[in-house]
Amino acid sequence: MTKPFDPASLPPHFDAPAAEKRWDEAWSAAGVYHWDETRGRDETFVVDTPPPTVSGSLHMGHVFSYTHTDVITRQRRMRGQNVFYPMGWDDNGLPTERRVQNYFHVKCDPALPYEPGLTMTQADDKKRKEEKPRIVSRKNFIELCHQVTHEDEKAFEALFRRIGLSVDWRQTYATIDDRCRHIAQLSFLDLVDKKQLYNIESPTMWDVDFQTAVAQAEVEDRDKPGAFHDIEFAVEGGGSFVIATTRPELLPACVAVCAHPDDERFKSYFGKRAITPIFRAPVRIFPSELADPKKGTGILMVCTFGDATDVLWWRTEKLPLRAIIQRDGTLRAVEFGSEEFPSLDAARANAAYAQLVGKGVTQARKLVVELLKDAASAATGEAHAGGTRAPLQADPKPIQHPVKHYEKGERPLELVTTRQWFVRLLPNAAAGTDNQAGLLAKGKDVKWWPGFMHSRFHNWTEGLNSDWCVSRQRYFGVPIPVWYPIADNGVIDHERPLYPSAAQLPIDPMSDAPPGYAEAQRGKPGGFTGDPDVFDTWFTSSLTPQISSHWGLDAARHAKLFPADIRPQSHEIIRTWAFYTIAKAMLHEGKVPWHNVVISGWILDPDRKKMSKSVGNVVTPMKLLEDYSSDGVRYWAASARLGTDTAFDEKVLKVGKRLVTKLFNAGKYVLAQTAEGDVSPAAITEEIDRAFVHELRGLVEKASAAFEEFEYAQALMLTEQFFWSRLTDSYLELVKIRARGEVGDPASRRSAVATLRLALNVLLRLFAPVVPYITEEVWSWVYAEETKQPSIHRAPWPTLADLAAIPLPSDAQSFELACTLYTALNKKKTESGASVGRVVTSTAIAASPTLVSRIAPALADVLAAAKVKAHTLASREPLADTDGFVIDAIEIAPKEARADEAEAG
RNA sequence: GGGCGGGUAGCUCAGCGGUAGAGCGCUAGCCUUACACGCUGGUGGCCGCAGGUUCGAAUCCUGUCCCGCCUACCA
Repeated sequence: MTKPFDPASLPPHFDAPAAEKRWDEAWSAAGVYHWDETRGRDETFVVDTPPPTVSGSLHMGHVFSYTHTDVITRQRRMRGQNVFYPMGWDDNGLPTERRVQNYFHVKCDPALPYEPGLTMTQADDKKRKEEKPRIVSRKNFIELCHQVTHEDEKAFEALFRRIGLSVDWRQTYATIDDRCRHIAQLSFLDLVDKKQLYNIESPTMWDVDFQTAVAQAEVEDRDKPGAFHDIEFAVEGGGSFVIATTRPELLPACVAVCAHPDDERFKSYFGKRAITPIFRAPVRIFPSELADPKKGTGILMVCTFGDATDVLWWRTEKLPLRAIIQRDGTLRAVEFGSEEFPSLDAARANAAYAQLVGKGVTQARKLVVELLKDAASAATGEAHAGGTRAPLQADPKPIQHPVKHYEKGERPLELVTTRQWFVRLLPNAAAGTDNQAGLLAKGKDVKWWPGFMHSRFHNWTEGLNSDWCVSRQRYFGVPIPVWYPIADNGVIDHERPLYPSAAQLPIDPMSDAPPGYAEAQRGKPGGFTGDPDVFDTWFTSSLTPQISSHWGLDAARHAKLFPADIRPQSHEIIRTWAFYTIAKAMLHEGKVPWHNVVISGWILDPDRKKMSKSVGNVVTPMKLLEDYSSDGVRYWAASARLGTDTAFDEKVLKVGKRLVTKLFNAGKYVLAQTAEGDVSPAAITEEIDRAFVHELRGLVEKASAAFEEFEYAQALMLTEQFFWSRLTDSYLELVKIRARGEVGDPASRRSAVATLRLALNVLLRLFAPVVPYITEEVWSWVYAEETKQPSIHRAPWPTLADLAAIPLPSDAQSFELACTLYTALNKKKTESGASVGRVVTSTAIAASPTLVSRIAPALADVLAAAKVKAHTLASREPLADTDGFVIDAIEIAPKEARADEAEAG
């Protein structure tokens, strides 16, 4: 059945914004993108969508990578797979915390009890300036976070809908919502059960501004100016040496001195004690292979703690602990002459240290350097080299060196001793685990697209140097579900934590009481105290596959959705999001979380810098969506291969917009062609039509194969080339006249119309994953009813079976030959200064004998398209097939007056 | 320092063992009853550099130089 179609009923131009709104509503109403929970796992395609951070705005980088996912997903849906495509919002963590504090002018104190029914409104500048922030409980704070993020989520959803993401909007989550908190806390309990989690008081990388522990994955090196300070120490019993340090302020925390065991300069000192300048603390001098004789002066001071090696030596050499840097980055008060801080001259040491107490690192460094310039600060008062001159040997020598920073922080990280929870990652003989090896293996079980991205994961995993610190001293996050008993003497017993049962989750240990205790016992001897910390946001984010599958809540659903099929993400978070997600899936169930990771590249600005908010070079999507339409923007995104960084280029958006217009016009034209009788594929009888369909077969095969490898960009390029140059520029032009019935018989007219309709039908479906709006629009004119597929996005992806009914052409090149001759005629016309629309009164064509015979079936179409009234076609022996057609002569008719012009004239 | 990716037409990018490609740009012409967001032509590159393998190399190997990213490096 052919549906009647009146092209005059269409607007002259495609109104993209209106269509976008209309189709989004229609798709929602029809549930086109709904996951069918009744279908089995083997028919289902599960996406583990990246939950964007909602306390920010979306930029073209987001549109770019989310479109990649959507294109892949739409093609799978058309292939008949039951697509599960959820959306999450990452509202958990510092960015939201800061935003909410500012928005309402509040501060969180987790020790406060919950105030039911507390409501707040947005604060104004006056309030922020003049009033102190309102202090609220953590539970209230989380409620406020929900309030703000809810608004952000609505804006994000609107944009994601606008760009046509085929998300099942019933499947959404926010990383702080009840279900996510439940699953994150369940993850914790499960890891405790599996002995993969432990808490310990130890030196941990610490951000002194945010006052929280951070994990290895959140640390980045920044090149900062520093300086070597050469400082003379004395050796007990005589002698001295000079150490080099960039951190003289840690001198009071010095616990030992160390040099390479083979270093002749210091060999005789091993086993003796050194005496520090200023504080005159006696410290061990020990040998270690880790000391590099070529670095600095070859001998160094060990402090608790200056760097990771200090921690190592502290452990292996069982050195004393003399911590001086506090959580806020200032130096704490200590008493020299005590057991903890020995000194041969406690009075002098305490007098010096008194100046440092409460100072920050930078200030303390300046003060210590001043003290070191004073001869009176020398390590001993005795008359030997170490006791008669200033300890600082020369002016500090400036250097540039890498300094570890929290990725979101300003000041260098410090190693501060605190109690934290860790997930085991490193091999641990005592625990009998080697998760690092397991992770390396799981990284190979996952397919990485493009494949080289696996090495990012592998390198990172091989370079692990610490277990995963998962506790954070923040407020807006998932609470660590733990309480600690308080002994009768008031001491908190961290060794015997109290855990909730899974049935109680989610809980907040700061407002809920542990099993077997009453709330009144909180903070009392014999009672309990709640752990005030929250999880690293990655602890929750690493569970997105399980959050979607309702792990621990719905076993049947989990079985249908876990592991997922694809994880789309960008490459800079391989070490965090991909890594931790693989870790969690492995530790919980021994599985991979997904079978494929598809990595999008970055959008770079014209200077090839990464587009990011902090750099301030972001392009916001809304204007571009309005100017180029959603399909146009999607075209731009889908033109970039996976894993490839791409410079933002508005030219490509223009091309996308043009394609949309072309599809609209070509669709309108093709569907306006009519013929008497059957115009189904069975009517395709002409040689040239069959040859054209045969080329279409090649396209379907290649585009489908490309999608198998997630090479949507390749599929798009091939489809676009075929559509534009094969269909609209060539085939359409060649058969126009026949389709109008001006040449040939009714059967040949039917054949042309049937071919046009079939080709458009197939091409629309090949384009549908990339440009969902225009393809749906054109599909709706005729095909929706004809095929009983109301939405093209549920229509089957084209296969060779669609074209199987059409016999092969007798010569696969028939169509190509027709194009060759048509082009030759056009070229001759153009060279003669005439437009291709002009009538050719006569022309003389020559070609090889084989070409002359092979062109026969297409000749009528070509001559009609080129408007040739009379021609000769000569076989010419010397010409080869590769010479094509030679136009010996052409005579062009005078320009005709158009009928309407003639009338007007 | 280690690893990965890239260096192809003025620009943005395909191609990755068989005679250099696309779009944009530039240029000469065209209102050709779907489309001027269009059509027909043309212009333009010793495929970073140097070796090697091969009948044949942008395409494989080795070295080298640029660019980017990941990672390491607080004495």
